[in-house]
Amino acid sequence: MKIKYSLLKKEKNTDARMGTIETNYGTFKTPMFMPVGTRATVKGLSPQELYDLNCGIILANTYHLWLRPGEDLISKAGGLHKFMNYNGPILTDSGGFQVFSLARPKDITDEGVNFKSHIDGTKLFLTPEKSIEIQNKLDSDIAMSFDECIPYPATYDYVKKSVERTLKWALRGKKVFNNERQSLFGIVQGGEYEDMRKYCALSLQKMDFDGYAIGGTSVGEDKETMYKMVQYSTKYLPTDKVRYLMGVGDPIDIIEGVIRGVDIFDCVLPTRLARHANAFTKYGKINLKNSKYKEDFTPLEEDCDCYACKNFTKAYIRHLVTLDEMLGARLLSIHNIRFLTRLTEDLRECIKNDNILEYKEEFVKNYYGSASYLDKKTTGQGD
RNA sequence: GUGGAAUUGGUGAAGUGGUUAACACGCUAGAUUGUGGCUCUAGUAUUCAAGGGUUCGAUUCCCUUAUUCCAUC
Repeated sequence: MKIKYSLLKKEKNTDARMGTIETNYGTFKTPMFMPVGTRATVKGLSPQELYDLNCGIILANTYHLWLRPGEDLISKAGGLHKFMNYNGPILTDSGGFQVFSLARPKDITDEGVNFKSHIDGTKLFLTPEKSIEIQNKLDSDIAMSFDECIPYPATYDYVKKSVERTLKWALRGKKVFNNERQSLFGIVQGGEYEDMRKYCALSLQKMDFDGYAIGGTSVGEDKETMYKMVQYSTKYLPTDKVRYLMGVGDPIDIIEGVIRGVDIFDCVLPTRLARHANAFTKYGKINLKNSKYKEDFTPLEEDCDCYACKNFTKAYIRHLVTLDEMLGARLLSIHNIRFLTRLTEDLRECIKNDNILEYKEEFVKNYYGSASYLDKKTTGQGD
């Protein structure tokens, strides 16, 4: 069956909303954070550990699995769920973002994208049809349309041309889409221009997708611009379908996204930060390599319920990360993902209680101190 | 006891009679947003064992002391 989104409640003062998504592999609540498992594994974590994090759904990547081990092998294994023995919902990204980071503008044509494999330099050609075909075989619960992620800044003319292309690609993908158990999302592009976001969102709706994503954010714009892009997109999306903000996972960005009506998020940040010895905390990001934690025998966060916080001290985790021991990255991944899923749990509670703005204010005060965050730039390089 | 060699940062070390002492590791910080998994960026010896001398100028030459290593009785 296709996924089914149910809107349960809207927050009084903002566009925030809570709901549920039913899938063939269980139902989960939204807003939700989705960890990234590019190569059919959330780096370092077992399926059981993922269930324990209460993350609801995970993301895997079409581009990477296409190259290795290949969609046919995964299909032979019985699909992505069986292959990786993960019995929760899985969303697959289309490869559009990889193209964004691997291809040059001149390699993108209306037909598809020419680019070189990041593994061995082999010339590759990816089209909307191919992306969907691969995703159909991977048999994820949600497949994404193949889109063009627009760089920032981009001229209005380029954005207009690119949005037209993304729309054509969305339609072409939808035409060849062939998997009863799978849902397909369209992706709203349009850069920072409201009329483009609107045009893209409305055009996609005419094609009638099972859900809608917001793409092209977190590509080098400042946070204020990013929030506008989100606003300009959710504003024109239907309330009875899921909204997914792609690639966003900075805690404050999740809060701002939820306030603008986003339901799900994905991001490599919690796991990448973990591999680089960083942990999210209520009082901001900390670097466990810092010498000040050498003799700190308290958990990462006193009130966190994750396996890392319940069992280990900062001093021990610092010891692990300074020696590059695998367990260090694992424990920090567990904590960081749990930090974000706890954040979404808090946000769902706020939506119930209509106090999300107060929550945000308190969060910002703790996380950033008195510093403002609106002028912070996103990094803008994709991988 | 005698003869020889050496002594450069936390470590391994390069180097030169003349402005800021190479490089590597370590260490100290920072970065990281639809993941190219151990990455990237920056900082880290006002000083060359200690003292004295030669010289316009010495970490580089000379002397003394200390320490280490090798050979020999």
